[in-house]
Amino acid sequence: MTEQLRQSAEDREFLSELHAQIGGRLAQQGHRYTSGRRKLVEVLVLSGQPMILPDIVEADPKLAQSSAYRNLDVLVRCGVIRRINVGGDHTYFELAEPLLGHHHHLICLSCGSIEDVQFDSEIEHLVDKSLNEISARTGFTPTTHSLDLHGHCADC
Amino acid sequence: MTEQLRQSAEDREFLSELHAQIGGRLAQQGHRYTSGRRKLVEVLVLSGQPMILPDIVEADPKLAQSSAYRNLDVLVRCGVIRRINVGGDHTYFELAEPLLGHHHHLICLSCGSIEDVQFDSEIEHLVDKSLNEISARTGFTPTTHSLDLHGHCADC
DNA sequence: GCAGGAATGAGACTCATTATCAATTCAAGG
DNA sequence: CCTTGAATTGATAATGAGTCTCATTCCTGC
Repeated sequence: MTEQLRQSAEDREFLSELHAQIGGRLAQQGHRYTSGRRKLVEVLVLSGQPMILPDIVEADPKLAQSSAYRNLDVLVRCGVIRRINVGGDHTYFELAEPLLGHHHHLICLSCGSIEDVQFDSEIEHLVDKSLNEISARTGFTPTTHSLDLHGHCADC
Repeated sequence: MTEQLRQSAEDREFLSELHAQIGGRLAQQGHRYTSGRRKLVEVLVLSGQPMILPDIVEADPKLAQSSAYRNLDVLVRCGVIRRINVGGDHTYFELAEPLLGHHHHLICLSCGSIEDVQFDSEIEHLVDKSLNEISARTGFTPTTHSLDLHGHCADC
C-alpha cells in the first residue's frame, strides 16, 4: 500500500467521521444534512484554509450562490462553520474550532490570503492565563479569543 | 482650580498635540487637515472607544456621510485611524496605534460594543516572542497583530 | 487678488449578502 | 409504496454599507 493510498484512506475516514459528527449537530437543531451542506463542508476541508464564497462555488459549481450563503449560515448557527472578518469585500468561512482545533491566522495584506497556524501549547496557555486576568479585572466574560498576524506572506 | 478644570486643560493640551501630529502626517502625504477631518478625530477621541459611521455622524451631525467615509479613508491611509472588522454590518474606526498605543479589544457578542484594553507588558512581550517564532517558521513577515476577546460584556 | 489643486456634499451607483416564493425533496406514518 | 407536511432549493428581487461622480466651494502659494 503506497503512502498516497494510505493517506487517502485516512482522509476518507476523517471525512466520514466529520460528516457523522456534523450530521448529529444539525439533527439536534432540526436540520437535515443535505448534499449541498455536505459539499460545503467538503470544499472547506479540501481547501485547508479559509475561503470566500466565490471560491467556494467555483470549487463546486453545482452549488447555487443563494443556497450556499443560506447553508453556510445554517452551519454557522449550528457551530460547524465559523465566519472570519478581515475587512476585504468578502467574509471568509472555515470549519469551526471544535472540528478544526484552536488556531490562528496569518493574514497577508498584499494578496489577501489567510493561512492557519497553531501556536505551541505553552504560549497558548500563557495567553489564556492573561486573558482570564483581563476578564476578572473588567467583568467581561470571554467565550473565545482571536489572535491573528497581519503582514506579508512568504510569496508576497 | 478644580479637578474638573485641570482635567479639561490637560485634555486640551493632549488634543492640540494630537492635532499637530496628525496635521504633520497629512501634510507629509500632500493632504490638508481640514475641519471635517479634525472633527472626525475629535469625535473618536471623545468617544474613547471604536465607533461605527452612523454613530460618528450622529455625534457631530455637521459631518456629511460621504465626506466622513472619504475622510476616514484618507486618515486610514495616512496611518492616523485604524479600521476594525468584527463582522457586524458596519466597520469600526478608532485612532491608530501610534496615537492610541498598542491595545486589544473586548468584543461583546450580545450588544456589539467594543472596548479597549491594555495587556501588561510581560504578556505582550511573550506574545511578541512567540509571534516572531511563528514568522521565522513560516516565512511570514508580520507588521502587526490583533488579539481580541469575544464574549459578553459586564452589562450583558 | 487670483489661479489651480484639494476638499466638500448630495445623490447615484456598486455589489456582497439577505429575503422571497414557487417548486422540489425528504422522512415518517399509514 | 402513497401521502402529507415540513424542510430545502435556486432563481430572482431587495437591501444597505460603502464608494464614486461631479458641480461647487475652499485653501494656499504666488
